[in-house]
Amino acid sequence: MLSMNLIREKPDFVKAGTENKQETVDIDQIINLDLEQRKILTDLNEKRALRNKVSEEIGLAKKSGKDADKTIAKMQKLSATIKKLESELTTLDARIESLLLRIPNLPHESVPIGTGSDHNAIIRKWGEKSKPDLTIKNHLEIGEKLALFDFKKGAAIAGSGFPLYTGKGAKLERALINYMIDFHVQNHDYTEVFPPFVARRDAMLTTAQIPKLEDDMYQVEKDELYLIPTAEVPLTNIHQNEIMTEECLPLNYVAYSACFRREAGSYGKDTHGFIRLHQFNKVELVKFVEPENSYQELEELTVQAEAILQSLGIRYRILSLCTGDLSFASAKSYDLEVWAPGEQQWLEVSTCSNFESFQARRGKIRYRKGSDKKVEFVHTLNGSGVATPRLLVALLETYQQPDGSVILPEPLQPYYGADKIDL
RNA sequence: GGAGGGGUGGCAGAGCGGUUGAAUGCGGCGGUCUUGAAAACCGUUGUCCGUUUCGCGGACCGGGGGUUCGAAUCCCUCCCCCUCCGCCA
Repeated sequence: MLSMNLIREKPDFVKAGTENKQETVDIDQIINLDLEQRKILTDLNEKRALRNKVSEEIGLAKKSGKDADKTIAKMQKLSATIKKLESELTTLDARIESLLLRIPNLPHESVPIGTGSDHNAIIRKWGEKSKPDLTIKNHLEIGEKLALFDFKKGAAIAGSGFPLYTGKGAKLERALINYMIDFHVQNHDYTEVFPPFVARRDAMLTTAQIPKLEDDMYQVEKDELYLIPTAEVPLTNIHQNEIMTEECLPLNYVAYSACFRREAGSYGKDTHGFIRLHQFNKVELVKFVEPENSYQELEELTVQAEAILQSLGIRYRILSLCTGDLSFASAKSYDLEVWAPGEQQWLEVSTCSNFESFQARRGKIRYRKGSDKKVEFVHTLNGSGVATPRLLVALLETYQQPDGSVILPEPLQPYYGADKIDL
């Protein structure tokens, strides 16, 4: 959410930013509603001030045994007017709020301007390009031979997009999750948490899954809960409605969660195997930081997510997302894409984002700053560290051997309990 | 699922229709005292909003609604926490 002040003072700046994000928002409508809202509020405040004053007088009069019936009759009229104004104000506030929730965060000045993924900027690459090899297999062929997963059975249980990991595949998945959590806790000063996998509407509003992405989520209607599409939701909401002290920042959390996404409208688009799923596993990093540090923290967060890939020897590249490809809530994001030699394509395994105060404002996540202890919104950031399915694709395809086995990178071996996945 | 008890400022904890935005204690900040510190004492200390911005006013005591001239206080509803019973990995 943007501050109403910013919209009031720099409407053209806000318009330009939302347009660059390929969102259409009626800023003028909000400004008009805001003007109307303040007019009513001023009027209402004056009437309430009068009521407060007279009510006090009535109290005093009654105490001293005087008759106040006439004054009370007058106040009944005023009270009715106040009630009417209050209800108008409530309606207006709700309309403004609902419009504000639909304004995207504005892109940071360093974000490349563009309309879609073609305009993303490649920031850096890591790892060696492998030699062209006609015998190279994709992850489905490798996995089938090693019996790592069974998509047919998964589909029979829950539908397509819900994978069943079997035997060594299940163990490898577990190994990856444990390895990544330990990695971030040991090397990057994160606090581990294990969050709920469902969340309330309010929590989804904080992180901005609602209203824009509501249809992308699974909903448990009976209990008014949503299945989380990412651990970002519970992690960010750990501090909702809080005023923290300056000393406790920055706060870093790491968590594993299953992630659930309906992926409505994306059928048929890169959906085979592990490329796009309705349920997948992810290790997520979330930071709460002071505003002046947030862009430096974004760089660090990205480096921390990269470190996982380097430690596993997976080739990757980093993109700075252009304005049009940035998510609704993000001011700046880096995508980490791993190279899958079997698929012959780059696969996104992480997006590291700075949301500035956008989520903090929605979730009222604040802190007391400086010597005057002024209350300010924190900046929130998050990034995957990383999602397992596409990492698994890259891992299997990168480390496949001619005999069909897969050698595991060294750091993963103790977690898996062997140095290779054998037939 | 059934029966009770609660949700008040950074924390603890009073208030249960009329100078109560809220006693008191702890914590925080400023000061006195001290070589310095502690102790003691004095002062100060919530958030948000409007405005004619060294000022004035309004809202907020879990969320929402209602009663009333007036609500932290009464009523309704939702959420959360605790205790007991039941069920359960």
